[in-house]
Amino acid sequence: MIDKLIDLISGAVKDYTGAESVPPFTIAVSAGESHGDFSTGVAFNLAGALQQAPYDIASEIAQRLRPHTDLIDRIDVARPGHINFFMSDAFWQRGLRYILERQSDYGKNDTGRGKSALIEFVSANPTGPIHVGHGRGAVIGDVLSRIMAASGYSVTREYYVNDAGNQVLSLGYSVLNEYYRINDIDRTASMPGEYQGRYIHSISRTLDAVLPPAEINEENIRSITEFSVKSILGDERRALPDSNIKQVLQKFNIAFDTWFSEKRLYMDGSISGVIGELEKRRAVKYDDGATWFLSTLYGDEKDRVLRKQSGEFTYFASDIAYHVDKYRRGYDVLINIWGADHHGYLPRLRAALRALGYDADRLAVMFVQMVRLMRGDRPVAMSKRAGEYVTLEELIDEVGTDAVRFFFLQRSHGSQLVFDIDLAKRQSQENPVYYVQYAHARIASIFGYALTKGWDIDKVDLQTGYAFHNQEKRLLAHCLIYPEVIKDIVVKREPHRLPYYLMELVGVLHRYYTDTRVVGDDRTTGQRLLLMKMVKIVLKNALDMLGIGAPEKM
RNA sequence: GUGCCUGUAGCUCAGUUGGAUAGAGCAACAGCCUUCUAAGCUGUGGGUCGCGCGUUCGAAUCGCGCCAGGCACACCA
Repeated sequence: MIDKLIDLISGAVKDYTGAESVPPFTIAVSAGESHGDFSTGVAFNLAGALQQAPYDIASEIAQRLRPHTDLIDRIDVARPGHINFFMSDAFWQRGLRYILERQSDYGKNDTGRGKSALIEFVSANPTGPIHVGHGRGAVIGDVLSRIMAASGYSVTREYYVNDAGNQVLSLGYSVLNEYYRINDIDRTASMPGEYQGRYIHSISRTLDAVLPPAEINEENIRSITEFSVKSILGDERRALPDSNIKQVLQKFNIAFDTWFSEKRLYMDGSISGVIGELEKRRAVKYDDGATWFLSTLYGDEKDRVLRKQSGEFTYFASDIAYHVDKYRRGYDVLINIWGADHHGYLPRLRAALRALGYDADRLAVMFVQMVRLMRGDRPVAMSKRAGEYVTLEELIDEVGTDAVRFFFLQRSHGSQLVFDIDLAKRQSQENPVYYVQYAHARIASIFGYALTKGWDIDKVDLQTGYAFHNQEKRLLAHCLIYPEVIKDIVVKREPHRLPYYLMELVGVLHRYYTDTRVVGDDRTTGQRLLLMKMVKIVLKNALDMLGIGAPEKM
């Protein structure tokens, strides 16, 4: 419906400018009644190019819109150049019907039709439980995936498993040493292992599931390491009950399509392959017994090691191979969601991709800023090595999946966020998410009551000739703008806009509920029930996008 | 030192391809349930949009310079 309005405006703009294309502009629900139902600032966007006052441009556009008035009652031009639309009852009727007919499809669009997208997120090292910071990236990636899928993209959600290299080896040693300790075996492995915590203890206690006690020693460190990784990921049958990653993500309402193993890149020769390719392209040097990528030739500030003196590949080398693999799989859109602490890493990855002849601009990286955990006034020390940190699982067990997701989504990913655990726990019943969910439950409750009065929401028909009052137009306007919000989130890659949209919509709903009786007067009950149904559809669809429940009862 | 992110109400944060009186939640205060869920609604107080200069008809938004906080600057991942 709003796209009709957008088309009308675009037509009028073309009519006036004589140009083929129209600069991007937005339609917004107006700030107040005097500003009409919807507004656009398209004249401001044109002012620069046309070298005219926005107000004059707006007037010209409005003139050319006036003939198309079956959907619009009145068009106002307001200084300094806003165009305000007062919509007709016919528009509202058609809008209501439009949403009711589409139901769970309402809000979907086809801007990504025919395009595929790979979204890589979380990718936490399988050396310990995932923590709160991972949770933030997890929700942002998940919601972006949902919204892009609803926009027609064929979306693949991928988790890159760093199951190779020194850190997982260190995990294996940590487990082995713990095994020695709890069994009073007087041996020390050649490496101490840097991980501690309850989960190390738990894994060591189940080691005998893979190896007979006599073989639990350093000679089998590879098996021990592999078992430890599987336990943490959740791939082992006897996976940790208290911290396996897949289980926690499931609890957090997040699912992945693919789990990409770094180890695989070692096994199948991909890493040597890309290094060979870089050599061919003369982007490699040998120095100090190591193999270097000449990344300075491609915009990085210093050259980077691909293969260490020891003969091992660096993480960077395998990561190049991983991203080459992504490109070869042929996605139209590649999105990585990384912790902000990795931002300095991007230039070298882009350099490598460019050196290999790939279009590095096709890879978009969203940097999610840190979560600072507080307990009241006290910052919570986050020491992964010491095993002293709040896991994502602990947080969602105490605060609830819906609330944690909503809280993480309310902030733009570029801002650090302070998460006060005490506050989140204490306010678990007054969290903003309940404000939104309550609206959904309230509407469900109205329908229940209506049924007792003989109104079955599934059997109410749309009437023509019902004149919506102002608050109802506000409800309609907010519901009708929803598809634009979804499109906007995809374009800007800013999922946090959706919670804000919901807060606004729900505010209008709660006020309407307080002021207007839905079930009562025979002349109005039917239409008002349909309005409630419309809002419920939008709430449900938007909450689905957020991966948050839409309860019928609270 | 260099690069990236951030600085908006007491707190946590929206708002930045420049535009209508700068917003929300929480916290504070005062009201609203014989009527569809009060997890709600209404009202009040609360702001030098870090500071300065500049560009502009117009700046929280753009440019430059400061100040403050976070993160990153490995043959770790």
